[in-house]
Amino acid sequence: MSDYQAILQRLYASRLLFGDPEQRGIVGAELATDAEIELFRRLNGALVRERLPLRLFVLVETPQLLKGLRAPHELKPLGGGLALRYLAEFRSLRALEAARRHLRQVTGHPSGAVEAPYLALSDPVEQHLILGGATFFTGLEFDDLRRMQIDIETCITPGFEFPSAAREGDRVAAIALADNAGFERVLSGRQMDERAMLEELARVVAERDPDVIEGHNLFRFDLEYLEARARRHRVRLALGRDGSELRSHASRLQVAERTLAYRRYDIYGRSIIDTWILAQHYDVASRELESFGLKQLAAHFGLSDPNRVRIDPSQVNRYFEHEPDKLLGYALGDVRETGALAALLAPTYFVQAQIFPYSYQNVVLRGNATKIDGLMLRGYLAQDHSVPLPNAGREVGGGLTELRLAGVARGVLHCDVTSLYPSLMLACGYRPANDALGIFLRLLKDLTRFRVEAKGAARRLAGRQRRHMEALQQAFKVLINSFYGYLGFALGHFNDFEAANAVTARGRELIRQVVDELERAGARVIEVDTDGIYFVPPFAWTDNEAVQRLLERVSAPMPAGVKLEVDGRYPAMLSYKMKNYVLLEESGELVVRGSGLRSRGLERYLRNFLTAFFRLLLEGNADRAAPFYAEYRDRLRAHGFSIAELAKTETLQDSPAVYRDKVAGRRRNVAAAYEIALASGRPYQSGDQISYYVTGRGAKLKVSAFAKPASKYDPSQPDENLDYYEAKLAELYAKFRPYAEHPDLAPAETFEAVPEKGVSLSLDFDHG
DNA sequence: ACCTGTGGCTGATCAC
DNA sequence: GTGATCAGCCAC
Repeated sequence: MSDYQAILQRLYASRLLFGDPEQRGIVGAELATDAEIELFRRLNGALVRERLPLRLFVLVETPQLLKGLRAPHELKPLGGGLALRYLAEFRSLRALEAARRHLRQVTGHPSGAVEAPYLALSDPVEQHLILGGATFFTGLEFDDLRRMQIDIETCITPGFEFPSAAREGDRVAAIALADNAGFERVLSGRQMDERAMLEELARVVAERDPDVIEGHNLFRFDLEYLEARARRHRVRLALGRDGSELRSHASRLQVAERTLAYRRYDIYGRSIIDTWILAQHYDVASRELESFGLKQLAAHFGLSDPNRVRIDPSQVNRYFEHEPDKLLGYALGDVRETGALAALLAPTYFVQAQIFPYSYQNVVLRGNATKIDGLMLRGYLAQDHSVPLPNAGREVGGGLTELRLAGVARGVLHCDVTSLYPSLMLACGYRPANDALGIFLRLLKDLTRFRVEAKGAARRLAGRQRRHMEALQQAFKVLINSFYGYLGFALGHFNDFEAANAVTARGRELIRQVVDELERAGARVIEVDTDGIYFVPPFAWTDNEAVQRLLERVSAPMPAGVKLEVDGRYPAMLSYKMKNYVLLEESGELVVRGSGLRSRGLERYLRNFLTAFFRLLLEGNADRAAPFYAEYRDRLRAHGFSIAELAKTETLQDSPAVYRDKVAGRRRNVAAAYEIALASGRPYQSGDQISYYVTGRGAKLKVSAFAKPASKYDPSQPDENLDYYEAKLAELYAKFRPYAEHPDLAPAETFEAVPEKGVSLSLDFDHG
């Protein structure tokens, strides 16, 4: 047996992690009737349908809670004596819903409330998967899925700027379709009326019968638009594998600090994957994406077809009338890029779907801690063991952060404790106190071991097998890192804030020891953040043997299994503030970190100025900083920057309507991006980005009153506020000039900014 | 209906 | 003017 197959076999054998290995090939699971679940399986390439009795459940503290419930159910006591010690199983959705209503009434708590003395999961498919142990995609590879990509282009009623499916004169101009079996087709609005296009769309989907439908912004645009147009024409948009229509409901998605409101769509028997959402998730980890448009993403990931048809997307009407073929080619380019983007970003979720008791679609839409909770539940119920209720939340301390020295450093090393929190949890046995079966740490241990195996195999293998191992490795990494977060997850049934606090406290103690040891050895410690330390060694930074000796000395008191390593060496570093610094790599590449230095909210001309300034500094050309600043300022005054460089791009956290309510209720201040969104009349949603620039005169003004959309800028009549933009540049320069003038590391206070002489913030600035 | 966490920096705005 | 607060973004 090959290395590859051996690893897969071991993975699937881990029931705790991958569920029941016998239930193979599931690519869809839906409620077929009130009492039946329909499974769609891909077995040797063919699609097989099968209906099974539905298995639903609630967990309760006492049988009394279900007393008087008339709906048929089977009550089973669970062992172990934890809070939720009775399982009531239902064979129909109607019965489950009756139980849910009953429990809400009896306890006064809705299901999902932390205080509720019962557990009733909202998704019936999830319940069935938890009880039965099946997961999606067992035995399949990503490329075994039949994946179809969809993209629509729309015409706008003349006189309007933005599409709206609600307007009579708006319409679908083109629908592009492609799949991973080589199929491509573009439906043209010139050759078909809109009704015929919608009908043909449904026909093609039924014929190609994809397991997965992929699209960029499917949830927030294409599906909503198609649904509205279908309603207008009274066409049934029968995309489901049972001939059913699209279903939808309002939902929310948490991506890091952002809560995105969106309309969730479901198609019977198929998964919907929105590459816009995949990109949002990707960016949480990487923080490297400038924008979330399909074209920009494709370019970022090197997936663009150089021969793809390019058009100005605001001119769809014109192409539709005069160059329809160009529009079709453009739409085709879009679906090709969507397919490539999904092939890059989706495989890690494919692996997650093999692990968690959630559908492929839900695995993308739900948070990692929730998914781990599903894993814990499945493990406990498989052994008929009772389950605890979540503990009430309390404050948990975080990582140690400290800025010890600021300024320019030469010959810097970065050392870090590999996987600090997971390593500590494994090494010191930090785990949920109520995890009677010991599943939590076993899962963490298995994942860690499997990750090492998959990583090694990825290095040895090639092509499809390598990509598969890489996806496994990636997915395992994300999960491993979520285990600590689960301890402090308010809704996790096995959460344990004491344990979470113990992990971080031990982490702080450990890194503190390392810092002290480094300084005792004569190193100059620059910055500490959670699990890593930047420092200048007391010997030549290129002396690898000395580095090794130092590391051994410093790691001596650490628990077995916790490893300290040097993971970066830098000829130069600018230490600015905590979590804000610049590194010059040996390759000459510049790495800028921190919200103060590289925030998307920072105008691009300022970011570019900073980058160039930092390069001068770190490459030993600080004397050229002042002339560079003067040159840059002159260029600004001569309108030498495009509006894209001056504009600020912000992401709307709330919808404009919510913003308006908050401002009216004095619960927040006015902000430029929202004012523009409101003024535009376009239906902006939370998560949308707005680019604007500042007009008017004088540097001190209410930005929100003088903000204008970047798209409205007319280069022939430049109206950007040069006073404002020059003052921002001057302030920035004043902030960083001390670093150019001070050649070495020093306490942070050394670098207090002194405003540059001659920069006026007054209202009557001379326009040259 | 949905939800992994803490720590830190900055710009815009408003109350004082 | 100054400080407080909020929102947004980012490091880990």
